[in-house]
Amino acid sequence: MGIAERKERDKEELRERILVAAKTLFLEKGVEKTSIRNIADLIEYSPGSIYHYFKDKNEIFHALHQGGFQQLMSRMEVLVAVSNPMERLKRMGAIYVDFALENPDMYDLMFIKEAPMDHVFKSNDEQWKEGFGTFNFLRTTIQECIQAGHFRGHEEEALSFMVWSTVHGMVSLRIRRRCEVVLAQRQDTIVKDGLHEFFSILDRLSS
Amino acid sequence: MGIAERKERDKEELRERILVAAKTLFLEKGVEKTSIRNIADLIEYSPGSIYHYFKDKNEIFHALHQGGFQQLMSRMEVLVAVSNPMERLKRMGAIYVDFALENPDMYDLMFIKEAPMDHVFKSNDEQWKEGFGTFNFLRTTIQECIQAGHFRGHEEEALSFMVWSTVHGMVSLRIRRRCEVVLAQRQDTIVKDGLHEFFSILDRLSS
DNA sequence: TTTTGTTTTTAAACAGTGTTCAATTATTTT
DNA sequence: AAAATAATTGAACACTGTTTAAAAACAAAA
Repeated sequence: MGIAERKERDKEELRERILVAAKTLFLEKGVEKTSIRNIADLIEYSPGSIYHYFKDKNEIFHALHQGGFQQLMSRMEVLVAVSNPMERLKRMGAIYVDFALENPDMYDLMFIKEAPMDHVFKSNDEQWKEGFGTFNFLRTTIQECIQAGHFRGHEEEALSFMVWSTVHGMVSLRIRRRCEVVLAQRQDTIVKDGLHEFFSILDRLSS
Repeated sequence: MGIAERKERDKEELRERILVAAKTLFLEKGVEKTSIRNIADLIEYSPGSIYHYFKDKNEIFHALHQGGFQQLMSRMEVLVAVSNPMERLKRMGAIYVDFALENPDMYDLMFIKEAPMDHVFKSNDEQWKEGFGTFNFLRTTIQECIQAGHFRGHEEEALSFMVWSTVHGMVSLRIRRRCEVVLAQRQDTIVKDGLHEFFSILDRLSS
């Protein structure tokens, strides 16, 4: 019965087209300012038909949300080759910041937007574990740093959170345009500069 | 002509009532989910009349935004009595975090929401300098720390940004509900724990 | 090939949104 | 009391997310 399969593929294809259109508009105008009608217009279907493929607007957001974590995780994969945990930690920070600055709207979707966090946790979905995955990777790395004698006197969980917060803080202040308070001539590089300040602090803590 | 003055006062009073109603609803349901009609209902006026006192919804947001900075600044005032700059820096962090956790929605309004940043900067208003004021205060404190021999090898502007980012990152991850990835039993205290990790890092950098 | 059954798609409707504006009401000045 | 000014209203406009009954499209069965 190849027909059923073809229909399945067709359906999957339209679903994908909706997702692509939604992503385009979300990243262009933001989630709130993108309407179902906008998405429907772009793929040349009626607004109602979108509800055949997604329960509601949140489910579309959710699907894209997952895609973002997969992207970030795939960037992190090169780190398995870095055996020195301190080196790995710093490279992780650099990858994280690069990802955020290169995909600000996707980062916004993943870590700043408030929209459907309920939904994300209620649906015990497999993919969201990718979200946990990223933090677990950070925790494990810091664990290894501690085992290697770094961060003496510090505690794994809280330190991991603080490290994450530092990079998240920098990129999210940039993305949400709060960097206007720093010196005008420094605004373009302040995130990278801040990251290097952080790195040199980490280096000092190695001993 | 006491009448003109009384009219002015009346007008100012209704303006204030709109602001109070808007704040109540914004902090209760969020900015997006609060409608002009909701605000009008609460003060028992028609929706249209609100536009006699504010250009649009953003201008209401903006007015509240300013109020938030004044609040935060007034909390910071006690710090002028702290002469040791390192001590002052840490206390600043604690005040900042406390303010954010006690007024999460106002903090959200001030530092996370994207809404009307254009407006904030275009209108070269006096009050927004309070926003600069907070960061200037941080910069000055770190300047003093450096002059006192701390943070050797670090650079004022970038370090200030990084310090701000760390506290902002922690509270904004909490406010936007991204702390679910940390250990369940730690979630309630993770921000304060993270802050103390940060403090002990700062202490180490004192030498 | 025609009929049946299922899936996909649509247009219209509902209740909500921010905002504008002509008309009404209230208040002050002449 | 009449005129002028200011404040307030309610209806309207063009949107929004979502639901739903009807229509169209299409595969399988007769």
